[in-house]
Amino acid sequence: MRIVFLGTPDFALPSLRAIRATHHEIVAVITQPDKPGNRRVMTPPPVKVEAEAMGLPVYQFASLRKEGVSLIKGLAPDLMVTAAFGQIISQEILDIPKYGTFNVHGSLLPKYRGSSPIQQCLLNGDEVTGVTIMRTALAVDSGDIILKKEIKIEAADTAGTLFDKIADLGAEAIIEAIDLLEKGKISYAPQDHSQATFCKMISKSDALITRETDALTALRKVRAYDPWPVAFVMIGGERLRLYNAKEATQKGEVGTFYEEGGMLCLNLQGGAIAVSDVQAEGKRVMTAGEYLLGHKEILDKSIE
RNA sequence: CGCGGGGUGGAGCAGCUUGGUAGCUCGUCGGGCUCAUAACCCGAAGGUCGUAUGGUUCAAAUCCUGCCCCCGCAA
Repeated sequence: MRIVFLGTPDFALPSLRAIRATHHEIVAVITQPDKPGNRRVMTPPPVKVEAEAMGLPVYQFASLRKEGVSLIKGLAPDLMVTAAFGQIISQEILDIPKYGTFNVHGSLLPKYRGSSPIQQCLLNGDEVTGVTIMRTALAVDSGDIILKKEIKIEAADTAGTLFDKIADLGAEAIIEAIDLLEKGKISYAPQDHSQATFCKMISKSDALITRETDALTALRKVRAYDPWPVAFVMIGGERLRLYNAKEATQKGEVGTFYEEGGMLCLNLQGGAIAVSDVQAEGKRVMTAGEYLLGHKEILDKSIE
């Protein structure tokens, strides 16, 4: 089959590679434009880098709807695959491929439609999540389901590790879906829209932990917002980012710190968290032990 | 030329505003105490203070300048 692949971030890479490894032909890779990245350096999306390394033709559109119709028609694809493409695609384009368009989504639909399913399941403390392959529909993540795969969420998982796992799982799943299509055994099951939940785009302020935050929520934030935007507290107007937290015993007023076994422990509502790595403003990530060597004064302060 | 923070013995920091022979916490090595210890005591090693063939000065980690590297914000 002639396949057009649409994706942008790292999440899409395993799927791209997996399809590449089949006998199907990727006739084009479509991704978002390069963006000014860290400190004003133009950064190409990961999918572009990978696709170019594979020698595949890459196209970038600020608005696929407006600029991409004739291109895709000209490619005469049998199937389009989207994986975290990051743009809403018009029905006109979705209908171009002979067999339509499949999407890889990082949740068990209809739960967690939207842009941050992986972070959201961690915030909710779920024990199981997964990936869904469905038809890409105009309404976000609402298309008919082809197949789902579950994965257990480990206690050590952060959004970063879970992203990798689900991206790999998504790659397996999209290959299965394409096989089913090829063998004529594919079926499409409508979603139970009454069970749908949505997750919004994450903003930096979501990752703030204050003395109003309870310990369990804080723990989940640390996991869900690693590696981005990273859970943090404010101390005297300065931000301190927290990585890798465990449950700890509350040993003092809410908002204060104590040290135990090289961990920086923070007393919160209904408990405490023990943080093993931190990052102060202008500094790199370091262990809590290292940080404390030069910042004993934090033990006399409290968060805002 | 987007804004800002930082680069000081192996690690994390102080010192820089008000130039004048490098400090703190920890680690390392040696010794001691102890039934014992990541505890305690004594001692030691280890630094061209990112870099320049830079500038100012009697004198620069401290002031000025160029360059390199790390980090955050913003996008």
